[in-house]
Amino acid sequence: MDKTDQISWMTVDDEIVDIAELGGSLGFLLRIAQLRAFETFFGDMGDLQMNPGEFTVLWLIWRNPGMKQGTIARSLQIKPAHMTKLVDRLVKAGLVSRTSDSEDRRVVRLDLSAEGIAFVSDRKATFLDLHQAERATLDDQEFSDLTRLLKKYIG
Amino acid sequence: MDKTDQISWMTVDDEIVDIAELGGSLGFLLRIAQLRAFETFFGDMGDLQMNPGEFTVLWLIWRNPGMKQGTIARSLQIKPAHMTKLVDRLVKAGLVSRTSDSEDRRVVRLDLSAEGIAFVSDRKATFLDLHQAERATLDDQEFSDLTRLLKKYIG
DNA sequence: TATTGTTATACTCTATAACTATA
DNA sequence: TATAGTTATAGAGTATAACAATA
Repeated sequence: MDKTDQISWMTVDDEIVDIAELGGSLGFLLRIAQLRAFETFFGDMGDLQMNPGEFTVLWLIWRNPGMKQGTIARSLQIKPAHMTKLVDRLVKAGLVSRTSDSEDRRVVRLDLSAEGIAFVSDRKATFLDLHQAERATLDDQEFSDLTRLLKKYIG
Repeated sequence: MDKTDQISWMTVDDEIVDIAELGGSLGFLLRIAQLRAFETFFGDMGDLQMNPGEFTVLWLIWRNPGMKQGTIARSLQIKPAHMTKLVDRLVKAGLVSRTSDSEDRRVVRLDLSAEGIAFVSDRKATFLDLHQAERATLDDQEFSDLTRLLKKYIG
């Protein structure tokens, strides 16, 4: 990669911070980019009383009714212990129900309650608009390239 | 963006999870990408006894000796309360020293100790190699495009 | 024996507010 | 009054291990 297209400093308030090779660090850029995406999420969906992780779990249950708790967790790389507490909160909020699988009674299956379905349906448009808001600084081609490259990186 | 280049499902173990519009969500892709970058960091730098955030702070102090604690914190979007504890750990590890500014005694300036300089210098090559490892699934042009687009998105 | 999910513990990160010492 | 940093508290994310129920 050409050195010249690396950021090598940032301006913070009136001070110049030399970040040197950090500007070519994917980890660093991804962290800052994710903070930006979180700001956009809370800007648009701030009235949810819900964080992006919880909303994403709700979204996946909506799209995959009766999916195993463990499968949802692995698809989002959420650890089992954390998933238990996250689902506890969604159940407590009346949005999700747990059912133990009749064939394999170790398995917990997740579904949205009527309130959960209404909750996601009501916010679907805002959530999709959010994806437009995420693109504020990018044109269509750039956004398409960025998501394509991220998917390739993720593998 | 063309619908056809969105991911709409993932395979987790042997199950297919429909993620639908989530495949076009920058927030979702950034989260997964950052987890991937963390894995690479700990794969290469796992012997550090240090997380990416701490190493990044160390790196910035190395590049900006005597920088104000608050400026480093703001440049990485670390909150003051968290920064205090993070720097506490680095000081306790003998890598960083705090000095109060002689002109404005509210200000804390940060420097690396001799051990801190040795620590970063010894790991510089590994850290830069890490940036190569981050590119495993991308060719040079793709990596260059990805970092450029992330920078543009970050603004 | 291995797997699914829960419980428990500990530490980090985040968010907020109150506090100190300076300016 | 405002600012730089600290302390305190609480919630959320992460990591690990031990555990119960089931396969």
